[in-house]
Amino acid sequence: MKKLDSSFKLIKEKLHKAGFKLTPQRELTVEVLLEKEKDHLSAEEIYLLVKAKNTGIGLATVYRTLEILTELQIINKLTFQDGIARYDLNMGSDKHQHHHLLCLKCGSIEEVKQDMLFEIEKEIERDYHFLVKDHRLTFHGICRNCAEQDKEDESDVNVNG
Amino acid sequence: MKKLDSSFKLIKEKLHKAGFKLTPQRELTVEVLLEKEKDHLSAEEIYLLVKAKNTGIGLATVYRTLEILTELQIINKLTFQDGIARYDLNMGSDKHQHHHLLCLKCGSIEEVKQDMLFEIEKEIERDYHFLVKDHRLTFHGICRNCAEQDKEDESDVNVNG
DNA sequence: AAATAATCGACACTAAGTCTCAACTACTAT
DNA sequence: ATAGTAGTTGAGACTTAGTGTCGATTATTT
Ligand SMILES: [Zn+2]
Ligand SMILES: [Zn+2]
Ligand SMILES: [Zn+2]
Ligand SMILES: [Zn+2]
Repeated sequence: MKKLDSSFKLIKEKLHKAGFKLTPQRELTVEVLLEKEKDHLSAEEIYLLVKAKNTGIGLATVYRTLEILTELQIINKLTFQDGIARYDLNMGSDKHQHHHLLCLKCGSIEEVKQDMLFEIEKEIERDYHFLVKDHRLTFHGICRNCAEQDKEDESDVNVNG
Repeated sequence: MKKLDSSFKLIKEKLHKAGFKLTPQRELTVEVLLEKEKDHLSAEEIYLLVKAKNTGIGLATVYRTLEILTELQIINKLTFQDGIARYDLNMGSDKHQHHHLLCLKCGSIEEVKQDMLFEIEKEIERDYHFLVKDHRLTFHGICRNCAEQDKEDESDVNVNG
């Protein structure tokens, strides 16, 4: 896995440059985050995945590591409506967080890679004198799968009723 | 206050139509929400404000009332990065939640009334087959006050150093 | 005014996240 | 390589937002 390796090295470098030690616990946490890049894991989930890898790790250590990685902008902390913090690798060189599609039926989280907020941010800075550093944009709605499921259920009702 | 009165009546009507009883606790909670329309109160804050009004109210009742009001789309539940739920009256006739400017320095929350996401939502529906029902958009950055404060501090340093 | 189904409030409980502190370890400099 | 040290770890106590329980209460209907 070429890409993961180079990301891994980059992250380790960032940690080192910021004066943090490269402990096995931190390496394993980053490893998990890289492996589950597509997911949006909670601290608890990361904790279990690291523990499953081989040795143990303390939950507090996971929280501390995630805090550091967030400070260094290696990951982004996201909070959807359930109030549980989830973490998202900040891979790309984009300075801004990508968007999310949160399905109200099944709870799935899909990513929207395009930013598309550039014009809006300019308006905000002009009209509100607010210096935008980042954003969080989540669309609430019905995902493709659930919409298709709904359609099936509907035709079932029509057939049977 | 004409506007508050008519909003109050509208909300009470909505509750009644949905089959909920109009208890004094619910009325007081709505009253507080209307009075603090500009704020983004947590359940705890609402609880204290209702209690301060006259009689007591249970915290659980506040949570239950807020849940009902959210279901009926009279209020919107918001979760910023601290993970605490905050509630926002859904006054206007806009079907979509307005946006927020969250200051990273002082924690203030400002509102952005314009929507501006119409085009983006159309793109999302087309490209991702995701049926958008609502959204949450928060810009993280530095508010006007804090930016001015920063400038002052900076010139102080220049003068003194 | 009585019947009743909804609602209330006190309090127990759950769970995400933080704090504490003694033990430990990655790095630095000899 | 070794020792010194500052940073880090993990267990568990703690905090706190939010939920669940249940007997007592009350808004509404008739
Ligand atoms: Zn879905
Ligand atoms: Zn994401
Ligand atoms: Zn500010
Ligand atoms: Zn608002």
